[in-house]
Amino acid sequence: MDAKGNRAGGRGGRSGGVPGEVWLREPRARRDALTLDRIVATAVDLLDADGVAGLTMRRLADRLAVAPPTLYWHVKTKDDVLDLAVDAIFAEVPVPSGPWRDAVRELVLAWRATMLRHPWSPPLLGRPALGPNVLERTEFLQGALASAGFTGAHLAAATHGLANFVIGSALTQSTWHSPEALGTARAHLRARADDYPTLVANDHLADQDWDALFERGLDHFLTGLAQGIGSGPVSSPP
Amino acid sequence: MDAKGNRAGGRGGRSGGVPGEVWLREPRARRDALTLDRIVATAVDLLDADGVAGLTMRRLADRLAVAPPTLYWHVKTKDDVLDLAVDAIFAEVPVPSGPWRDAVRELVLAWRATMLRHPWSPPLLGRPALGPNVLERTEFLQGALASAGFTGAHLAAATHGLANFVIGSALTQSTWHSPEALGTARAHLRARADDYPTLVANDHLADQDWDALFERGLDHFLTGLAQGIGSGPVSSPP
DNA sequence: ACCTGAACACCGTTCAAGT
DNA sequence: ACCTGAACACCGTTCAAGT
Repeated sequence: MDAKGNRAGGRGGRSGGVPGEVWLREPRARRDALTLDRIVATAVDLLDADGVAGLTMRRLADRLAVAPPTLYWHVKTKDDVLDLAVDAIFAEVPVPSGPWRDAVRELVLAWRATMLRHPWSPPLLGRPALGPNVLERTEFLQGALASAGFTGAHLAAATHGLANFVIGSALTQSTWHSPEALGTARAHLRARADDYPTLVANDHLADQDWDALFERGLDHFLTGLAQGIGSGPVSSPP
Repeated sequence: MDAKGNRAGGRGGRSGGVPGEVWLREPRARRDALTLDRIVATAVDLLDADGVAGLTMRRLADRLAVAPPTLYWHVKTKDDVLDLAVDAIFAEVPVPSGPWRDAVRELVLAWRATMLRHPWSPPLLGRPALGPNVLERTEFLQGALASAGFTGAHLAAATHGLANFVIGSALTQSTWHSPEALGTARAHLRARADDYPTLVANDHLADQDWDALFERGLDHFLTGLAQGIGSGPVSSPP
């Protein structure tokens, strides 16, 4: 994969024979315009391939066949690129419909799946995420919970709680994505069975079914939530 | 705060008058030995002051009055320093005692408080955390849950679920720590009330009591958990 | 065993200059 | 309006060399 000189492939060389050929070419600006969308899409590719460490303004520019400073006309800083990349992948999360508990489950599961497809993303949620895709899904989540009867502080606790639960889950799971990391971690634990009897007895970092584990935890949470609807000091005043 | 030349303050200059003074000084190696502990403690200081971006091997070396390459005798890579720093702050989390639900609540709340005191830490949990302090607290958490009657997949779901919930919560809360970030975010939302009616109506990113919000969510989760003890396919076989 | 100077191969970003 | 070359002020890390 050559990163340079793929500028549309016709600028001089063997294509120069036809007279008047200029008019047959679209104007360059249309052909390979450097748009924000292209920048973000390429950034996501780079992140998927090599993680956060792999995204470099210089590498990004190279992949786009452009000089590094050019990026700064379209973007203010590298952090901008990261923020845009995060919002971009949220477009992959379908917004569901149906009864609240199913819809919430569906949204949350798809949300998690998307983050796991892009393992670089969970830590990046430690930055303000206010892109349209993120907000649209948050709006839906809170809307579903509100329609379920949550109000006030209960609603806020449910919304943030669910979001935090997915994010935290994706963060730790993406940590243990590689089997070898899990393997050495387990060995480390087993070698210290005296210090960590419970963890070892229950094979804490086993190569388990993380999906099922998450769904189980989610269901516990939803159950606790459903039980809390309408109770408490906020939504049921005297 | 001068970062250089604080090597014990007596090497030349006004202290050279006393004859035989060499013998009164402790050997240099004892006085300001560069230990792993000092490196990690200084790293935590740097992280607390300026965040992850503020921790640089060169700045760290400077603060320790040492040449940058020296650090690489004590540490293999910068990531080592980060991993050690994360484990170091977990020492601040007291390991509680008492009935399981209270103990779990206590641990989880202290855990969260510590992360919020060191806002750089939540994103770093996206790396394998196997230090003794982290493991000791995880062992305690799982032990408390096991003593409460959780077994098998329920136990794993409870342990990971709680950990993920705290981590996720600390991650997002540390994002919105600064009032100005919250302020502009709210303004951004309010300006788009048509797109995000629920979020705006419920003042999603209000400057709320995050502690109370977290405890509410935690209680929902614990309620859901307590209800799940002993049920399900794993812990109650036919 | 512990520490250093010099150097390598990178970074993000600015800025005057080009078209 | 959009792109570039050259440069600035940094990085993490290696390595031969010092004590």
